[in-house]
Amino acid sequence: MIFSSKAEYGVRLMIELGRQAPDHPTSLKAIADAEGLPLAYLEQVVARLRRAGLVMSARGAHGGYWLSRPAEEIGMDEVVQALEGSIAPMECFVHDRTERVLCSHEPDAGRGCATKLLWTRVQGGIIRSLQATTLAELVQFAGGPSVPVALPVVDSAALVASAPAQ
Amino acid sequence: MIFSSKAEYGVRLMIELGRQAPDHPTSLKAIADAEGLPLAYLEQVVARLRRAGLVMSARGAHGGYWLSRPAEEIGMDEVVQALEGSIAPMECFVHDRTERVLCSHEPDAGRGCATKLLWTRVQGGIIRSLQATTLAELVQFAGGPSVPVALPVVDSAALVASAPAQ
DNA sequence: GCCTAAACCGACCCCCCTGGTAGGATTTAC
DNA sequence: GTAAATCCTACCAGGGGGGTCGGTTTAGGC
Repeated sequence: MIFSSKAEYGVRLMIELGRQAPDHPTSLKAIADAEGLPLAYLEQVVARLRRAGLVMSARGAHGGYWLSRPAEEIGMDEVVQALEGSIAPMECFVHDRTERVLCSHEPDAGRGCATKLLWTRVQGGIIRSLQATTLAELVQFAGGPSVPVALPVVDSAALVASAPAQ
Repeated sequence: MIFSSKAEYGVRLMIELGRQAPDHPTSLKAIADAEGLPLAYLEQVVARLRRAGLVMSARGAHGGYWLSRPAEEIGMDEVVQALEGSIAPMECFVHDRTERVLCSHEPDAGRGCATKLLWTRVQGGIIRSLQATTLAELVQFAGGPSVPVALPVVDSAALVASAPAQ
């Protein structure tokens, strides 16, 4: 199995948020009920999305979560990366911020690390297919906005100002 | 981490076999020594490759393994699939031979399973990048065929060093 | 005909991570 | 002030990854 259930749950959570009007928060409980997922566990999942700046939250009664950007501007690579930590096909793909790649076995001077070539290609394939999919696409596929609650339509002008969201 | 170390070890093993002359078998021990991998574990790994028909073996003294096809004809998708069992991005991607996909959560009639769309794309991306790479390519990258192998000559000096074990 | 090198096989084992729970503290609308 | 919600930390059980061990067969070489 390539991705953990955190990714599955997190993506479903994002889709649910994408189906809601962007201006009023949706409680986790509503999502947990709708998707049949354990609430307490969802808390951990959504925390990652929040720390990554993909969703915003309001505490207190009638609080909840909403997308920090319109679904059209959210690439699934961001979502999965936030949920899974990093998208690395193999252990030795742990970067330390720089581009250095720590390879488990000896970096034999003479010959290159052939497996690295392979895993690099795989990683590229994964990331490209994730990038090519936006959250909006999945929301649409899932049946579009849940109810015509309010316009999911966001004026194009407002889009650019996506808050950096520490 | 997407692939287990079985994939890493198995690919390296295949590359080692690709570097050898195809007509005389290479012992696992030679590969284990060359790559610094545990022999007993490699046995399990190579068993998968054998069952998948990617390598052939000869038992007994001077036995060993060799590629059952030229490296140019071996796609890395076959190799990884043999080692990992199946290349499924998510739990619900367990086919039962037919094309039916068992999806963990309710197959809601109205709307499609949106995450399935995403994982299908990811799976496609992975498999395509694996298919696009042949074992021969990796062998070449690793420095081509190893030295015109100094025959399995009984070199007394070298042997003594590793002799007295157990 | 031994002896030894190898492939083969199956059982076992440890540790870490995933998946999930429990219980609380804090914030906010009414 | 109370209820609804986010937030946070600790904890835990199970399973699978990553091996190890011991033994059985097969085949060359002397």
